[in-house]
Amino acid sequence: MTTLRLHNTLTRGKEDFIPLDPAHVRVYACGPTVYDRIHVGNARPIVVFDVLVRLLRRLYPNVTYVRNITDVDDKIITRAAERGIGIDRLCDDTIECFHEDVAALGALPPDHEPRATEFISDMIDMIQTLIDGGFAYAAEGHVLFSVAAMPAYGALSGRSMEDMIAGARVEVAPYKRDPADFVLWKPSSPDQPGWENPFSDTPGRPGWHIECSAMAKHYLGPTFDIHAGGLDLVFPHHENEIAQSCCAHGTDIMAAYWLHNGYVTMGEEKMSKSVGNILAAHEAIAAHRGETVRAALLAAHYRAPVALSDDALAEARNVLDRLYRAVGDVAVDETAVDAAFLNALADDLNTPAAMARLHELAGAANRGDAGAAAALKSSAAILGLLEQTGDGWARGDSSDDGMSDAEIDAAIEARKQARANRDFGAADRIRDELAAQGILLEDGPEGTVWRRS
RNA sequence: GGCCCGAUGGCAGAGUGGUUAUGCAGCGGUUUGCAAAACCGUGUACAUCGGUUCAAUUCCGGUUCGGGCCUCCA
Repeated sequence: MTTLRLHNTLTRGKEDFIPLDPAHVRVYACGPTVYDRIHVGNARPIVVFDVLVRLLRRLYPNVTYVRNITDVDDKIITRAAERGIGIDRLCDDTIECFHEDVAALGALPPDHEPRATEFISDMIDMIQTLIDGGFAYAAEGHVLFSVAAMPAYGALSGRSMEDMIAGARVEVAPYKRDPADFVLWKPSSPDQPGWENPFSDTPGRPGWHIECSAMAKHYLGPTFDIHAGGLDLVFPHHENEIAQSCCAHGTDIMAAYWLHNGYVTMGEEKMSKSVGNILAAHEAIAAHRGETVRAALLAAHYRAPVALSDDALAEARNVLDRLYRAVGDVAVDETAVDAAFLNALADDLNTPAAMARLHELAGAANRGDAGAAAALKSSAAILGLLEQTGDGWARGDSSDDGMSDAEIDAAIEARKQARANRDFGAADRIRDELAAQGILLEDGPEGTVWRRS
């Protein structure tokens, strides 16, 4: 059987993946905070860890994948107020858009997609457990996690308490015992969402990190196999999740393997909402199609930075054109998945090497190897690519204003007559007219096929 | 200030202690009414300075440059 190797942020090295329970592999990935539509930087973990889960399902009989939605957060409160709409309305609308975007990117739905607000009581119970165990304390209506109570704090991000104190840029709230202590629960004013709680007489709401700990525990248990997210979540989010979960559950680990994807960049810089250099996922999808965006995101190794420039998206389009031409309309056959492809992917999700293998298979298919075409189609499915027919891809979205498929077919038929009469002037005129409409013709031994440019 | 990551040919991007992926672009050819596609062939690379080694792009150290985290962030 193929051995999966994964880079583990905990150890900063590649390790053989050994499931805690081979009969049930459990994966948690941090999902969006739904105050705004996602940008292509947010789309990267969605796509990358979708590939991971597809690969795990290929290798193991039973995989549970949880990706949460965070629908309680100060940014949500702020945004709803700015737009003059209710928080529920903002969250529901944003979630609907999120589902559209990830579907267009070819990401399969997770097995569970819990909303944080459905788990407030779990969070409260967990916070109470932490207080009872001496890992957390109440102060001025807040409940804070005490990092001093956890000697291993900082292991994931590789920073010692001394480092954090030395480099502290955090404004230290006066009620914190230690500058690195972080909020588990905080008070809400009457105009903020709040829940009754045992920590104070007034309503409050959870801090940022506790929702993932509570939802992961509920669906996956106190320990599970893989926890994934963007590189910018290593600290503080994942570090704090580990602290909360391990101290509340009395475990040494929260997840055995921690995976973090690199950034999408604009130029040399990280794409981020605070910098403002963002490309919204739905804009990229509208301009380039979801599958092209997906292919562009998978063109680089997931831990390396990737730039989604116009050039990069154009190249991804080029790649898909080539692969789709080679694959034609062959069907997926799970027994036909290419071994070299699978080995590349199993080596810490080396998608560029896997794509290179797809190109080799495309070459073989173009030389007439029908087995290679089936291997190409079936292997690409694990990347979530080439899921339509070659012709369907070439013809693209016929809802674009322009010529209908019937009009195009009629023009091609007229050109065929002209060519049969060796009236190449008329034939070329028809081809030029179609090209002006964005319709490109390719004459082959099987007749003329067309594609939208 | 503390900590971390990276530097590969015109571009994108893997990988390896010695045979120099893959794609795009370029060049030459086959094919085609022409074109497109496809196929065949072909050139160019491992930031820099030292060290280890029979041998380093690959290992180690310094330097330069770029990026990131330490604050919301995928």
